[in-house]
Amino acid sequence: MSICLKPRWARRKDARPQELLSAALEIFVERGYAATRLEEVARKAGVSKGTLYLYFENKEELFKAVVRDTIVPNIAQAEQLISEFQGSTKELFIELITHWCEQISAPNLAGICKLMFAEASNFPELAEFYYAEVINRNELMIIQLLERGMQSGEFRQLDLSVMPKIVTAPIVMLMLWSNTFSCCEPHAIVRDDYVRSYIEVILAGLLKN
Amino acid sequence: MSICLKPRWARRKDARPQELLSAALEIFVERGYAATRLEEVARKAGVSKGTLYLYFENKEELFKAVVRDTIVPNIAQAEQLISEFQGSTKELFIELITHWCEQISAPNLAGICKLMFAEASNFPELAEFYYAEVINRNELMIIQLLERGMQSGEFRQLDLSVMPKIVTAPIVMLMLWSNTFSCCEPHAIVRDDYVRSYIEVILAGLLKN
Amino acid sequence: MSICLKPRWARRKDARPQELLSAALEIFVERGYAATRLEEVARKAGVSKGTLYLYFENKEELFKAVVRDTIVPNIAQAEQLISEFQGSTKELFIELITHWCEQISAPNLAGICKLMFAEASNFPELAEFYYAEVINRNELMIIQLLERGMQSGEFRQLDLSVMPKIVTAPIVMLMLWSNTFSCCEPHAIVRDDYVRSYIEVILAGLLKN
Amino acid sequence: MSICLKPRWARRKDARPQELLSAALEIFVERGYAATRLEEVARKAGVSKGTLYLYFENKEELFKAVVRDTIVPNIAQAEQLISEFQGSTKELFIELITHWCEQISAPNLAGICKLMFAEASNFPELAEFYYAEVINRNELMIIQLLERGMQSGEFRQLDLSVMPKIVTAPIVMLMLWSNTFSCCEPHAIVRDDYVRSYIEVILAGLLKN
DNA sequence: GATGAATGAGTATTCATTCAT
DNA sequence: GATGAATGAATACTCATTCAT
Repeated sequence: MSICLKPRWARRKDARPQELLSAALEIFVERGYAATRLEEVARKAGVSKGTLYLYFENKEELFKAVVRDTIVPNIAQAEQLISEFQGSTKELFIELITHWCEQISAPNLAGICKLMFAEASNFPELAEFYYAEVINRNELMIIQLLERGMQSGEFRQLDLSVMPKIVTAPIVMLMLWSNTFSCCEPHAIVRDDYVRSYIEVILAGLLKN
Repeated sequence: MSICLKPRWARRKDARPQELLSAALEIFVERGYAATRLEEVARKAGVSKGTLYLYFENKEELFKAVVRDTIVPNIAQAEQLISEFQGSTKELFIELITHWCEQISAPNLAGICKLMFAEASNFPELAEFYYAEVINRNELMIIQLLERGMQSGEFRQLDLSVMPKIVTAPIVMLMLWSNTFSCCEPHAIVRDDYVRSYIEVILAGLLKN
Repeated sequence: MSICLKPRWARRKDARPQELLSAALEIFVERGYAATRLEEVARKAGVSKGTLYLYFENKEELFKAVVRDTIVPNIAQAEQLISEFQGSTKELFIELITHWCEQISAPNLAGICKLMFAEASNFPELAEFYYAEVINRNELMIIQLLERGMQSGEFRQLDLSVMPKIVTAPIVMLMLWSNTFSCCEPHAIVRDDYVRSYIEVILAGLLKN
Repeated sequence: MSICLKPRWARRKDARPQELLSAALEIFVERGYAATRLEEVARKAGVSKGTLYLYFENKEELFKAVVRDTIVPNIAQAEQLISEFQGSTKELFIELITHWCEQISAPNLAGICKLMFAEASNFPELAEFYYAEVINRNELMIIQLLERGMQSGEFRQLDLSVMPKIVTAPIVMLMLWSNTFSCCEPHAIVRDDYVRSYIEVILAGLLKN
């Protein structure tokens, strides 16, 4: 039984950055980087403008922290699924997509994704980071998956230089969608229908015959 | 042999709006709305800051004009292809995608697409417009295509509430990609490979068997 | 029977400055100097912006021209009335005020007066001019009038260092009023009533007994 | 003995708006609304441009605040003098004018008066406010005074639709004068002489016989 | 640690003025 | 003479950042 020795305000202090990051994430996603006012972030987090600067050097660093902080805990999870999975590649594919789409439901990942697409050209360094840590790792995973399927004879012959992007696209679009045009649509996308149809069609496209 | 009676600056005047829109498109796409400085737009178009205001009331109107101006001429083209096409739906699909991807090669459409995803939440009115005129019309086209395929017995049974987005996603991602992370990648996407693989896999997924 | 030898456009050319001055006067009075846009002046006069500069060096010179041009023709008129008048000073006073108030009815003089009060501190040179040519000459006239009345025994003893302003004030206010708060008032001032009461009371105040 | 617990900048904060209003009043009166640069106002108040915007939403609101702030504390004062006064109406008149002219000596009221005459047509809403709160109330007071005099038999029969403006005019002109042409004059107006002569002549004009 | 008043660099926008036609 | 497209200096206003308390 562990005892927390810190007084409450000290614990609060530790928690502060996370509250700030959450508030910032939400507003960055909604407004974009440039249109985000730090005062609004501070207000949403329930602190004063100055307090932000106790934790983040400036707006850009806050932005980077938001991106890194949201991504990092989600990166490593799926990778081992692939390496450890025992069943057919078809089952693995279903497992993987399902897992991914559950993650997405938390608005964070989808929000960051949209944010990165919008701001990549303004933050090349961050774009590199995001590309390396998220996009590239994701594609490598998909490549592993596809290779596994081809070697087992389940999948047809596939061009691995482009297939990861093609296969991934519908899921990425689903993430982008919720933060952009969803409000324009008469009927919201039913996520489960979307995922089911996606799996069905893509699998049919990947499998031999 | 026609003689142009207009003085040079009058000819200039006719061309100006288009020059400004081109310059603006490029910078809006690169930087996003908020980070775009009108002075830079003006400089790129080879005019002074004030000249912009002779043609566009303000930054927001310039932005809207850029979007409308790029979209409108491209809207109506593919719709009749579908209604008039005689061959199999499979052939129609190939035709349609090929046509679309040729359009994309002009950086305009892809740029606007990226721009709209980035700024939709800041310009709801424009987002509505883009949704209605581009996204929705596109989806309706795809729905027509899929229905045609299902009725002819070529395509399997498909959930039309989600399939358009799924089928469209890889092409949209291709558009977004060129304006975001393409610079991070070791090897540029080979467009033809991408499209060929896309058609191959998606068609295999849509067709019966 | 005089024949005009000038072609019409030449006559028009001569007339142009007057049209410009009229347009400018009206807008200067309504908006004030700074808020007056030369484009609006030009439009009101039915010419292009550039044309203004053919006749007036710049905005300030236009303003000065408006003031001088409106004032000059009205200055010299009343002065000789005083020197030539034969009747009682009381009658002269009535004559003078009546004459003045008729002049005012043309909106020009009243407009300029309001304009000068508003802009005097921004155009010291013009203020000097207006003071010397209008205000001072007016006061000198009033002084003559009052002296005449005192010498003839009609008027009581009066302090000539302040009486001109006091006596003049209600008429000046009448001029200012029509260009400022008249629109706020439930009932417009009936000019004749105003003048009649003014003459009655002021005369009663000036005359002996 | 009270102790001020506020930190210095907090005390500053309380005083700021008043400092800014004073600085603004002075410059607005001198230059007019449009020609007033907010940076100059800020400099005169010893703060930076941005600070202005902590206290006033924009230039127009600052202007309105200046007007309201200067007027409001001065409105209600004289009204009760009339209702409570016991002596003759002649004495009341003298009392009232004297009181008014003392108020004027503070440059504020005179400045605002001049400002309102100059800018009324640009700020209709503010003109309404000024008309209702200052001009109209003043006239109603004068009307009360004149009625009192007529009822007591001291004053002659007077046309109350115009007399307030006529009676008031010399005092209003005195206010306007100090902010416009006073610098052009060889001899400054001696205020006491002006007021004495004014009272003498106007009273003689109002009283019977 | 936290605050929020103050700052001033940066941008959108206006408008007097110029000048090629 | 007349035009109106183009210019760019000038100014209102915003907002990231600082720092005294």
